[in-house]
Amino acid sequence: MEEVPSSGEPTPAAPPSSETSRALRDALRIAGDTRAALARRLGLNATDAAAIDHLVSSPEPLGPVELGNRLGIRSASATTLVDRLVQAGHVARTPHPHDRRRLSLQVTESAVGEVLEALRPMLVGVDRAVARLTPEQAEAATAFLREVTEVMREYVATAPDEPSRARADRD
Amino acid sequence: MEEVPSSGEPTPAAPPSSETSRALRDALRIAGDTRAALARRLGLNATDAAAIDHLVSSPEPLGPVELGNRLGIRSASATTLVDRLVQAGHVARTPHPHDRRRLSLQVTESAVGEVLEALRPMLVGVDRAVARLTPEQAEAATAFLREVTEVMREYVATAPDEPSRARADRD
DNA sequence: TCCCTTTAGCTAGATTCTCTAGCTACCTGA
DNA sequence: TCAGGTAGCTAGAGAATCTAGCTAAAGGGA
Repeated sequence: MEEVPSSGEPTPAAPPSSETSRALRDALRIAGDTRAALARRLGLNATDAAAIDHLVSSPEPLGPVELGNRLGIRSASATTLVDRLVQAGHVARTPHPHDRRRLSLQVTESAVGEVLEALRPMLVGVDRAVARLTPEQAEAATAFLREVTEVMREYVATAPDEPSRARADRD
Repeated sequence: MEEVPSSGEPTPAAPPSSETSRALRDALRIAGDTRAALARRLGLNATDAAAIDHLVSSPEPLGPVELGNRLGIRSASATTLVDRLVQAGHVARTPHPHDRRRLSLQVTESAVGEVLEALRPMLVGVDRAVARLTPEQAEAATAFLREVTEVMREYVATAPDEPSRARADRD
């Protein structure tokens, strides 16, 4: 709607770009909420659901500490987190083949099934939206999403490890 | 990579659709992590950051209870959440004009500034990716994102209110 | 080989956040 | 006017994370 008729800007061919930005930001904001929604459907708290999410989507197995790093929690918290997941039957601890200090965390089959089942309504809708794209649109969308994903990955990676006590000297 | 050569399916013109789905899911997963990253940059816990996120992006002012609903927490927790945000100088409570039971939560200017500052590296990258799209691609991406957003909104809205005690009768 | 540093994972106790239960004040419809 | 429902708050209990510190194993250099 509100095409800002940018003067002579370096956006020579993107009148609805602010709309796209807005649509993307809305999508990303809601995406944050879907994790909590997934957690509620699984009967888990947000961290536990995020942990399983990371474990099932990681190309290589993670240990408790690395999982904790990705979740932004301490190693001690990661240990008790894994304890909870193991006790609930969602995860199993197996020794690392080459490093006897390490563990590999395996998501159990039943947990994978539950996650897929809980996610299904969303995946169905997403696939339906994808199916409506022409091949050219799909290709462009894929490239665009990968670019955005890379931006977010960088954003997450450069966030401080600890709550950054940002200007607590307020008043 | 793994194009599933679907037999005679209703996907007549979308060979890279699984790639797009995958790219989208990766983006959504990372998007969930960006909220935690934003929280760390702001020196807040995840809920508090999500709360400010909701407040700044809501078209109309919210009260503690409605905010809690959107965050998936109880009204009592929302009260203490708002207490924290007020004490930190991020939010102000103002009375609702027509309903004396209610409050309107206002994000302070300084908090808005801090959020924008903390988000900037991501917004810059996002805008850069958007600017690379042709007008046709931008339009298609916008429609696609809105569709996906609607799917997620529905997914969030239909999640159970409480941890769904899903099959706790495991073994 | 031996020593020293670093890393993975764990335990114990303190802290923080959310929850349940229940309350008051206010709005709304009969 | 009065009953039912809603917004917001308080108090105390429970759950999750944190800090601090430990052991065992890997890795590097003398």
